[in-house]
Amino acid sequence: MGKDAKKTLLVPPISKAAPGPLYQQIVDGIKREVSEGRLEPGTPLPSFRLLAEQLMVSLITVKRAYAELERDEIIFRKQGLGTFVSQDGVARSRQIKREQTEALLREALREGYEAGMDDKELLDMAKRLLKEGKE
Amino acid sequence: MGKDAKKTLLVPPISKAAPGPLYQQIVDGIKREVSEGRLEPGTPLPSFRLLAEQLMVSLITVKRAYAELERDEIIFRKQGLGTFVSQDGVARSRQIKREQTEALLREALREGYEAGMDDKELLDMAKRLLKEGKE
Amino acid sequence: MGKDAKKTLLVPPISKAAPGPLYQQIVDGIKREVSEGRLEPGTPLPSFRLLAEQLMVSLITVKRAYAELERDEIIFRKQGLGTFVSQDGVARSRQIKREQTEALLREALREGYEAGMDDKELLDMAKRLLKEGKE
Amino acid sequence: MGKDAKKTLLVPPISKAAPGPLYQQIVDGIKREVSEGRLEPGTPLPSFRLLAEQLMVSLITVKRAYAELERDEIIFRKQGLGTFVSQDGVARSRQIKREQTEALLREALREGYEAGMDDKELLDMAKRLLKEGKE
DNA sequence: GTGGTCTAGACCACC
DNA sequence: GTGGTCTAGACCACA
Repeated sequence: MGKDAKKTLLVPPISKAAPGPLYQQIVDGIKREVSEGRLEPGTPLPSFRLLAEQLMVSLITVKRAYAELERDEIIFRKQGLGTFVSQDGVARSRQIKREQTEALLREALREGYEAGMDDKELLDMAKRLLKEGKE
Repeated sequence: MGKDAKKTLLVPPISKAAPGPLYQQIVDGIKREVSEGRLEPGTPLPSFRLLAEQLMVSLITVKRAYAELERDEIIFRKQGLGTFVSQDGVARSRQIKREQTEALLREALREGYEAGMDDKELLDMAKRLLKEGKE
Repeated sequence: MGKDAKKTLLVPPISKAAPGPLYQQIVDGIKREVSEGRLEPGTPLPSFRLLAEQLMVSLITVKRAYAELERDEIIFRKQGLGTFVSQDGVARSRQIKREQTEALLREALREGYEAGMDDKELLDMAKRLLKEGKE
Repeated sequence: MGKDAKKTLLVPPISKAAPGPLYQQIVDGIKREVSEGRLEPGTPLPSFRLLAEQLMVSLITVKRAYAELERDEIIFRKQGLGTFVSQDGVARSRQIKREQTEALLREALREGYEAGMDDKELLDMAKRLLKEGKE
């Protein structure tokens, strides 16, 4: 088995053309995997080197992403063993996402008011987007 | 009455401590003024030099902000005459804000789903925020 | 009869919101009037002051426009008498416009080539625009 | 081989003597390269610093040109990575050129009418210029 | 190394 | 006086 054998990706792919820093895309991708239960507590994450190779990014970029996830206590590192999803990683990532949801919603509604929309229009737009997202 | 008497600001103040580029704050502030009808079509905006002095930022920063507003066709500039709110500036700024509202809402709802929230929870959160905003 | 009585405008109106320098708009407007025969050779043009008042622009702006027209020999000034359309003003203004037509056409065709259009497409576009202009 | 060896220019040269802003020449040059397929989507453009050195203009001037190209979505910039031709950059630049063609054509025909030319004369002039361009 | 923002000034065209 | 272009530099975030 050669060094370029196909491997299952434990984290979502990223795009260099996408807006925003690469490390943020990695952070968001892992948070999403954890939050939606595809990465369970205790699961080991790929090593810096492996992930950097899979995503075709610099090692330092992966390090920065893992550092941010560790800061948010979604993952933890055990010296010499590797990196793992923390016990309450699911809860924490969901909580962070919930707070983010509220912040974005607040911002969206403020913009809507400034665009001259009223409460009903805003709620209708939200309902429409919810329905669209289902299709 | 001294030379540093209070003058009416035609644009909102900005904060160097706030996150995000200074020029963006100027852009957003003027868009808001136009969108909410406090700056009507044809109204002259303060010159680069005057606004830079009032906001205590570099002339260049104001230039950049005005350039972005002109690109969005919210204002137009005439050499030797000054800068003015364009004829359909209100409509354009409202349209831009409306699109921004939809984009933010979409992003918020996606985050909410990823946090495990269902449609009802999301709409309830939106309703709560709308009520809070009124107080 | 008061000083603000209605007068027939001998030159087309201008717009401060239109792109390009004000003096250029005046120049173009008068060239068009002469070229199309509405201002005949020998006709006196309004004085600086009168035209400046009618167009609501600075006197210096009108002076500059007249200077450019005189340079092109479309009008001539007689000390103490006023400004008049020159004898061969029609021919000259038509010639200038004809040269301008060729220059613009050349530029348009070059852009079209760079956009990947071929000769037929370009001629078809020209024919379409000619027909549209008639309606 | 010295340090000032010839390098292949990825963008067309500019001229300080030419009319119009320098940054516009850079913009037009790159748009042309993209439109005609010499710069393909995904291709990295030279960095600000390199291009400024090659063209012998200020770094700021190149920045401004790139900013305008990004606004037209012909290129995109990623911090730390560089500047690239966007995925639909070819289509966008062609579309922009096509619109420019129509605008110039419209203006040319209007000038022609004002010069007293009829449809046939205008089309003949266009055909003549097309033939000349071929030689 | 890359791009992103901000600053300080020059000179010119236009009104 | 106005805006339009060009220059010269600083400091920061990202890879």
